Amino acid sequence: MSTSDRAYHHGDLPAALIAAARELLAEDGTEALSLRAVARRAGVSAMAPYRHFQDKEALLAAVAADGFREFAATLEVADRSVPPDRALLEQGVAYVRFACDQPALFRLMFGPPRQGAHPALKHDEAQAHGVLAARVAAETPAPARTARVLACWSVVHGLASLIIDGQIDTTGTTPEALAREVAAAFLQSPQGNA
Amino acid sequence: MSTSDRAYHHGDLPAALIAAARELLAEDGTEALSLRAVARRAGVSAMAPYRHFQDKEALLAAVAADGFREFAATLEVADRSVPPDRALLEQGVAYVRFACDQPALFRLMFGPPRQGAHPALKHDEAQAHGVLAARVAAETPAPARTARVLACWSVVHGLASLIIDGQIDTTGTTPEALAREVAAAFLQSPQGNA
DNA sequence: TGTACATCAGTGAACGCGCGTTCACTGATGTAC
DNA sequence: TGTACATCAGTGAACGCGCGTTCACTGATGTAC
Repeated sequence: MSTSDRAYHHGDLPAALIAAARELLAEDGTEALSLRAVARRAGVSAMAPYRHFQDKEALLAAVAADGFREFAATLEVADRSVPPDRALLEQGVAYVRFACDQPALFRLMFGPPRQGAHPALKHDEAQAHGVLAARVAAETPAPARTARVLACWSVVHGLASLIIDGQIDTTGTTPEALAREVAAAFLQSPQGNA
Repeated sequence: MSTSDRAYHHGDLPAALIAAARELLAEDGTEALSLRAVARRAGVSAMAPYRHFQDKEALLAAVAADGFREFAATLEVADRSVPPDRALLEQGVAYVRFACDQPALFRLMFGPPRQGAHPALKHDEAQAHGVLAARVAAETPAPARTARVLACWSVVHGLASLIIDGQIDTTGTTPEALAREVAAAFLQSPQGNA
């Protein structure tokens, strides 16, 4: 049994709790995400999480931060997977796909502001946002930049939200196809073609 | 005491409950919206709502439906308040303003799909959506219509969501100003100018 | 017009539940000598 | 290398809470004769 196998009592309970929380989110949605349920899923007593997180809010913030890190990586991979002139479209598609693949996690990440205002979470949020913003900025002249970053972000975020909240009938199509359609319609603007 | 004053025991408890629920939403957010709290606020026993709603879910659906009716009316007023060529922009601004004025109600309306799938709610949702869709359709040629409706809806919905969820720094500006900026950037597309 | 009865809106006590969190603890791991 | 001790991760029982919902009821309103 090497040290990397199971180092201390549990090994890495914080990471195990975050993983357990994400499993619960994927299986049962945001409502099912109680501290006790997370502990149960991690195979640990209800009190164990308090060794590593101040309270429930802190654990949720850590889960959201974890989500944002994965989200940023996903956007970056999408950005680099195509030539620069198609990178923005591809990021948009990846944005929507991420939300549709993990709707409960996406809701937790972007849901009503957490009162804790965890600084680490803020940082990871900004990182993810930055990936999208950097690509938009690279192809938009300075004066229109801010508005265009916001517009691009809004359109993909809105589409993702509408789909996962059941506002759009997706029978006969896929989130990805919808995202390509909408993004294509959207990107036919003067700045987009620059 | 005329009949319109207080007709029966309460008069119109269903309406009073919906009003109470909306007060709670406005004051304390979605989390505070329990059946008991609504009954309390309406000055009635915890059991009284069950005379008029099958369960909590049904009450929430009625609140959401009420919200959608008001939302549709708001969009319609905005649409008619300006010449047709500016109506879409104005609807977009109204959309974002509605969300920012009543974030918790907006979240309830557009939140994760309710399992009840109340038919009345579906109808009111469709009505509101229809107001926006009709305006977009009126100024978009048929082939691009569907994608453009979706794109317009997504951009305002996304902006509204990002603002109320604290993702956008609004210091030194207002939701309305942001909406005008973003909508203006967005509407500079070939179809938008048609 | 007055009385007996049916209807039905709202009551009040009680249930079982899962929650977040407290407390004092146990027992495994690491460290000093 | 072996022992005594400090550290600290995780335990387990218990708390108080508000929740959604049940049940049997009360009492006000409307209706038939």
